Amino acid sequence: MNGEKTFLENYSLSDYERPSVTADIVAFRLRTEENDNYRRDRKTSLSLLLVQRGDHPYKGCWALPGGFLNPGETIEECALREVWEETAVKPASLLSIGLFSEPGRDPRGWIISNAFVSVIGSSEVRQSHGDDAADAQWFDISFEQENGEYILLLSYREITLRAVLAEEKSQFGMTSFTVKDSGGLAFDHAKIIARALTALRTAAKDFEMIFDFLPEKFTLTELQNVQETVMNISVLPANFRRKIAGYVEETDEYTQGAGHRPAKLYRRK
Amino acid sequence: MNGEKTFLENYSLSDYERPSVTADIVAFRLRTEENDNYRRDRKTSLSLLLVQRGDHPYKGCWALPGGFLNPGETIEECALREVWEETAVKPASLLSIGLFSEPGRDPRGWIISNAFVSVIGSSEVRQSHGDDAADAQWFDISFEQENGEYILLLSYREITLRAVLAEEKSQFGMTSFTVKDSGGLAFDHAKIIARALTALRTAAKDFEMIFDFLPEKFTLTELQNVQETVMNISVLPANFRRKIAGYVEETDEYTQGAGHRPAKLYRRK
DNA sequence: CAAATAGTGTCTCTAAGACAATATCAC
DNA sequence: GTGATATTGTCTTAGAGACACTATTTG
Repeated sequence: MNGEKTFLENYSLSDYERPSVTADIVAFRLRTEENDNYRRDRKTSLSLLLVQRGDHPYKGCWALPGGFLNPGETIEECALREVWEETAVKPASLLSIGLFSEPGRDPRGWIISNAFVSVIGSSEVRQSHGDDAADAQWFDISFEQENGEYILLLSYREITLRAVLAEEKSQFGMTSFTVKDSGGLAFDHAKIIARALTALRTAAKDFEMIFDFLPEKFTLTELQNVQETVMNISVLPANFRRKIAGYVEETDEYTQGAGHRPAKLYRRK
Repeated sequence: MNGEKTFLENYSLSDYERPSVTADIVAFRLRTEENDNYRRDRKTSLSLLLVQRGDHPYKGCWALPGGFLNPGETIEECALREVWEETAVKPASLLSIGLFSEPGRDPRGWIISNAFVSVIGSSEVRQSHGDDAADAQWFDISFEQENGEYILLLSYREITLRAVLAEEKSQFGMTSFTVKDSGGLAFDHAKIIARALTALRTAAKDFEMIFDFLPEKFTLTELQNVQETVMNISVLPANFRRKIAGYVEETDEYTQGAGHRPAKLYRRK
């Protein structure tokens, strides 16, 4: 139709002011703790990737990795690209946790951000990849309710960030928080991390995303440990195995030389 | 700190190309069907608000209501404003169903859209409010799986739109679809509607959002009917009442003059 | 055998689904 | 009483949680 062609040729979006759009990444990973007794299973803790800002604003503060959306890519592609630049890993799955668009959230101007949860397999991480990752570090994370408030603790060596939040509203696994104390985190990233963690825990309850923490083949005890670490709970092995049975399939391989009974390796179904 | 002040004064985002950002609304409502027997309960059907486009592109096609994000407002405020402009209703709740950013989704240029599910109470709708609503109509909606494909049917009087989609991936209640046939719907709106409906049905399963279809006080049968209509299922009254008990509280009022036993009115807890 | 993890059997309790029965209004 | 919806009782079954027990490896 000629009318449409003419219309589009003369159409201009330039009259409207437009925001910059970014994708921010909340990348989770399991960290394996040291162990003196080789026969005993190693404990794990949940960690999260932060980068130290080299420029204003929030110079020197720790922030979530992220970057601007480019023309010709989807926001998911942008997020994948950012994860790749920071960790050299192509994550198995990305979970969008919403668009953060509060005016004034970024002192540089009108910048809105779609945040994503990303899970990085323990075995896949290579430290300090490329330029971007120079100041990137995995922080141990703890997030617990304490008489009405939520305390978010992030620690890496001697550095400890402590943010305080309050629950605003919750629908499904998506909970909104308000930040009472950012604890030194840049922008509104404390709020984003809090929502990301609740979303991850909700997902883990139904065995979503927990497989992405592990290699292709794993033992059921390893898988159970992932769920327990992520959700900060403890479940009985017999019950876990019953519930997970429908989501995994056996291989004919076993673990070896662990100093105790070998475990059958499973694969995601 | 002076360095930061200087930095921000000289900072410019103008080097980067920026997208226009919109909020699109998938507004649901229950439509009450006609009835000859006043003693029999009226059946309801799920309907969805579409507006007929007056301009290119997709001139004459039906589309979701939506509008551009303005500086100084959040995307949620933008969505609320759009719902208000179309229906003169302030919805009780908005559910974000993600950012749609596929390049080329809008022939006018780089336009990305955060879509929201909105529920409009049956009693609250006032037809043709303001200028925007001149071409707005509530379409009856049906969405069912048919040998591997999903058929989305939208009908208003003699108009019927029939879109065909395929499931791409699903995590939680958030399912992505690909559009095989848009059925005459504008832009990627068939895809947005499909995701919105699966999100609404997932929500309704846990009694989320179903209260918003009804006035403040309602009977349990009315509430059950909402869930059944939205999810296109049928449940036994005894079982529904047991499950809903924790989410509602009694009032001391009853329905009157319905031609049968009065029902106690309840309120959301 | 000791230490450690791997894996199974089963009891109890709760919640969901199916179905039957009773209650109360307008006419 | 008839026709309609409102409301409750209970049987059965599936699943979650708790707990006790057995199995297999290395040193």
